[in-house]
Amino acid sequence: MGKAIPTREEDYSEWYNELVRKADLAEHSAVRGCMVIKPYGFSIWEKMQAALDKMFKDTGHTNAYFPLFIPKSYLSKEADHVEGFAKECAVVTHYRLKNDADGKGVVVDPEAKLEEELIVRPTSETVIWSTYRNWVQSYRDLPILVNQWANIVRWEMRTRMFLRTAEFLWQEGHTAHATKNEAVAETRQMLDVYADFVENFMAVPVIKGVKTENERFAGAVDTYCIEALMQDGKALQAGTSHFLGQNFAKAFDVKFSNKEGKLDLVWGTSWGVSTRLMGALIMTHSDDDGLVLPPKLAPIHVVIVPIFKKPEEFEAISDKAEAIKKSLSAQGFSVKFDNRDTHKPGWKFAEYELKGVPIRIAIGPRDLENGTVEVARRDTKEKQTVNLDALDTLVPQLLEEIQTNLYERAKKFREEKMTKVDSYEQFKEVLDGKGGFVLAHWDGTNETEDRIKEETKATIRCIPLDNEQEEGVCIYSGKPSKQRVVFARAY
RNA sequence: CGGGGUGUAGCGCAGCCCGGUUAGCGCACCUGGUUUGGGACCAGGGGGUCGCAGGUUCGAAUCCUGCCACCCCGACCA
Repeated sequence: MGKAIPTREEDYSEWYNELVRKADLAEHSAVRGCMVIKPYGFSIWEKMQAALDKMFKDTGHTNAYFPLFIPKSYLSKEADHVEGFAKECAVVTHYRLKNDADGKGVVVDPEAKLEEELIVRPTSETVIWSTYRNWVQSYRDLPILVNQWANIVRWEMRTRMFLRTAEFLWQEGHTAHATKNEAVAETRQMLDVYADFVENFMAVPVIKGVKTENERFAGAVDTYCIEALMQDGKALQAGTSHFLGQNFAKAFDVKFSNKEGKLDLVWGTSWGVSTRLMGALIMTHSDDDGLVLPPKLAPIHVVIVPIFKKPEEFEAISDKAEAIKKSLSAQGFSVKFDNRDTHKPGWKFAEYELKGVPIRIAIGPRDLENGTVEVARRDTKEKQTVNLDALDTLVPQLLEEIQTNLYERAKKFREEKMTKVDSYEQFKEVLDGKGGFVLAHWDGTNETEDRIKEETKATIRCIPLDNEQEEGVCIYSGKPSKQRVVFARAY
């Protein structure tokens, strides 16, 4: 965008909004708290969906679809769950409109009040477990390994494109198992799938960990998560995987006969990632010139921009460009030849940089003469002039390099923003200064966590899996602690 | 729901304090021409219920009252 990434928090927000709009990803809708995902933005989401969906299927899951509406009574069956979501539910109370008697347009027909209100799903555990009750009788019916791609509604007070909108798109997996071990293994497996996707496709490094009781999903026994660090120093929860224990089985009476012929409650998991990942992608890799997309998720891998004066030149360039496009497409790459004569080359360069296209190939009269092209990579902005026939090997190699470089760059940034602190003073100083993840000892109590949150706005993002054990004292209470946990201010 | 801010052409804004021709600028758009290796230039042109409603006034984008919408910061959350 030609505008430096701001360091002040408010400015970063505005910069982010502008980028989302200018890169043609999404825009605010006139509908309260909602967002319109534009075709270019959606095509990135589709790439994410495709990759994730394949990973789910490779781990034995299948897709299904459950209702958008949840009868109010379902939601209240699991006590913690309803408490966690009650404050942000959209509720359907009527099913009909009518013309106003005073001619003031259309009004809700009071006659058409629903017997039982319907909740627009904020998540689907309740509808799904009420369905699973009918699906499970015997251990032979287990496990159920189902995923659904859906939209959900959470009536958040304050919204932010991709990170928190009233309606958003996501994927939610809901599985049912005969044993605790199997369910825990599933929970951990899906966390690994998420980490794998986010790191290898999105090129965003994450910390895998488990949430504290305070931050746990409403109704879960354990919530595992992946936490990423954004370039403004704030943390973003990129995905969660919950071990539900037998909580939902109990609430919805989902029992099965085990091999010994005894009735037992089913063990459950649920896991999800959302269009929030788009926000993570944007806030991890973007630079002063706009979006930077990792090749594995870029809707367009290579854009070819012709530079010409005369029609004959355009003809000759077109031939070359089409040949390149054909050859690279055959390798499975998505190539766009922007042959519009309504925009000048410089304009196109800026445009595709803004949209994050990983590789740009420019062909002009000079190249026609020399049999060369100019290849520019988006991540480093480096340009090189190469022979035409080198492209078939150079492009795949470059795309791989960009993918790796983006990950390494983000990881280096994150490492620099991980700080071990041993006093509360230092803790606050780091939060207000360089930001990022702060590793500190914590006494393990909710009270301490709450107080720290209240005083500093920092929360415990997670307790990392395979965390190093280390004797120490809580930075807040001074009580003994056996390990450091990850604190940060978060989105 | 609290605090701050903004609503004027598709986008970004000036004008408002101190009321007064026909409401202006940049980008974008249309026409013609010259251009094309990093967001071209010249000339001409089109596009406005000044967020909405009411009030004050001979006269309101400008002053007053009420309402609405959006943005940013908090509380809530993925």
